[in-house]
Amino acid sequence: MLRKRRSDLTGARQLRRHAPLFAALGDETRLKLVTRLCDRSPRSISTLADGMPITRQAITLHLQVLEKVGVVRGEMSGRERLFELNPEPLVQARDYLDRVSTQWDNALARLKKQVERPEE
Amino acid sequence: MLRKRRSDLTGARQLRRHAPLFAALGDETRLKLVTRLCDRSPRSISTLADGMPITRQAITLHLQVLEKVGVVRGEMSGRERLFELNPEPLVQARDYLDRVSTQWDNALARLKKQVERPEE
DNA sequence: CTAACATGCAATCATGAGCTTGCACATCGA
DNA sequence: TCGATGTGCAAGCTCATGATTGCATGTTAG
Repeated sequence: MLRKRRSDLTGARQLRRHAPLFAALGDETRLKLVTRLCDRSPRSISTLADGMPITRQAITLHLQVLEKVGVVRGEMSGRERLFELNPEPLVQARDYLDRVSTQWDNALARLKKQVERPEE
Repeated sequence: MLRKRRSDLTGARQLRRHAPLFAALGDETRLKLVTRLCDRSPRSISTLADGMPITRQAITLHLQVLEKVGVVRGEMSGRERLFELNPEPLVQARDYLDRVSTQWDNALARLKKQVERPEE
């Protein structure tokens, strides 16, 4: 039976891939922007900045951060720039966290087994 | 039929709860520490710092960040402080990302429905 | 007891993140 | 055409973060 390639969580490639994404999500303002775009209606920067306690330029910077990690995509439409969500990186992040939890659970299973049959 | 309480992703409480966690994970070093602790074997600070390109004190700071958001728990054992993983916050973060994706998918469904029956 | 080890605490430093203000430029609407 | 609107760019400011060094303290092993 072919063994599926082990998903190595500690691999440097994994870390370099996921850390920036988590960093991008690690800000209340940006997290709010993400959740605001969940309804699939693209919004302009000004619209997104509306109601926020900070400047439009600050929002622009936050959107750039989100765009850099692919969570958000912006496209010019006339004089305004419409941003829409791209959930794919979020799904990848979710899967990553899932694998960590799974590894945690598997470790428990191995531990139990070892306790039952210590000589193995 | 009773409607389950809507999970409001944009709620300020949600953001304040999850943003610090994502921020804590948004660092390669800290992410590495988390994955190293996945095998359920508690490790001391020096052990965790071993092989890392930075100082032990720096590792201590990173562990404090992780401990603050509950991903990691440290307990003194003799002269060394053993850290172990606590996957619960990670699971919550995973669920949060899951809800975002779900909301994205639901929005598509609603959109389709609206196209089919625009008068509703 | 004593030397090696593990950690904690404090001072310090560099860098980057997050915001702001000010201005220039393009675009839409009346 | 002209004013209002939506953006972009750049300079600058403040403060938190990440990291270091140096030293003090507690603990273990021999």
